[in-house]
Amino acid sequence: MTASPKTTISKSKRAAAKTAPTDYAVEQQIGHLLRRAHQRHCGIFADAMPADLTPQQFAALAMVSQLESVSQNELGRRTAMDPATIQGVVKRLMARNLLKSTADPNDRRRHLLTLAPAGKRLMKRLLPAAQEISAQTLAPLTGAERRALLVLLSKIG
Amino acid sequence: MTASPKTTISKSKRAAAKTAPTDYAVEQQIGHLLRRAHQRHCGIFADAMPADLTPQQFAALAMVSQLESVSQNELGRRTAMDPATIQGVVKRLMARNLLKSTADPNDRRRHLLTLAPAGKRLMKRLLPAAQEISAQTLAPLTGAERRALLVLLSKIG
DNA sequence: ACTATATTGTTTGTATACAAACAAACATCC
DNA sequence: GGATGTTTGTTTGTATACAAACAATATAGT
Repeated sequence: MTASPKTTISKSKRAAAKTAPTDYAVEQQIGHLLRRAHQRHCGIFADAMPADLTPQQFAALAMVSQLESVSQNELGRRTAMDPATIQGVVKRLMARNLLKSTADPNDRRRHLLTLAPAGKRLMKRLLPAAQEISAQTLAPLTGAERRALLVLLSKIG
Repeated sequence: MTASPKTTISKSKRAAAKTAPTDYAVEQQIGHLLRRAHQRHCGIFADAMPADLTPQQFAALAMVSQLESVSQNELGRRTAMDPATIQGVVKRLMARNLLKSTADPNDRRRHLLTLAPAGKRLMKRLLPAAQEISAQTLAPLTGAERRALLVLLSKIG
């Protein structure tokens, strides 16, 4: 495997024309594709969400709704936000009276978060929009492709 | 399709047990999966990148390297960053002498961005790490799955 | 009981992301 | 040539994201 450079050259014909020695196209890297897809989703979300909520704020509300009652840090873990980040999200949701916080009797460090009445009403109202947003994000794909994508993303999450 | 509720009940047995009327699980929505996958990628990037560069800074450098010379706004378009965002990224890369900016003779508004010598050297040195990062991000998948994921993400980008 | 460790929530500082509004420089079109 | 509109780059303000360091509280181990 040392000599015989017969027709083996055609492989990287125009590959390294102007780019670096190795062919590394940023636009085709997994990181860039993930970032772009996520950006598109956020754009769809901003357009289709009636209330003035960010995707993260909505996720936090939806998770509290599912769990009935959670501590702030656990809410962060469930929604993939670190303590410093979830802190701000919760603060803004409480300022809007969508979340309520009560002291945990068993642990003086924790506040238990619950949906405030306005939060409950809002979530009920927003569910259809949320489903529409997911559908719209996946709209370019066929049914089989959508299922495949969700599975693949779960594996690398 | 009106009566005959024989065994048709089993479908949403425990689905709407505590959650809202419709079953909407945040963790399985496309937006959340995209966000989580992107977060994991950024974590891998931070660990495996020798230089102190963010993924966006690296993408900008790599794109300038590919194009030889670009305006700031076009660099932003190519790397999917809006004008306000690319502005800060470029500013920081110039402060580190990785990018160089020269006035465009044909358009007094534009600055043409080029890799500074240190930027060229750095990019050459970092290419293997960048490839390792992409590989590591896709590590949980088989070869076929990796190709499929890249295609699917391209479609919804 | 008491020390070592872990967890909860906060603060600070840096870096995206993007809407909105802006001045300066081009481009078009009538 | 001049009004109209567009493009380039900037600034301001808000919202993630996360590292790092911190005080208060719990829990474990011995």
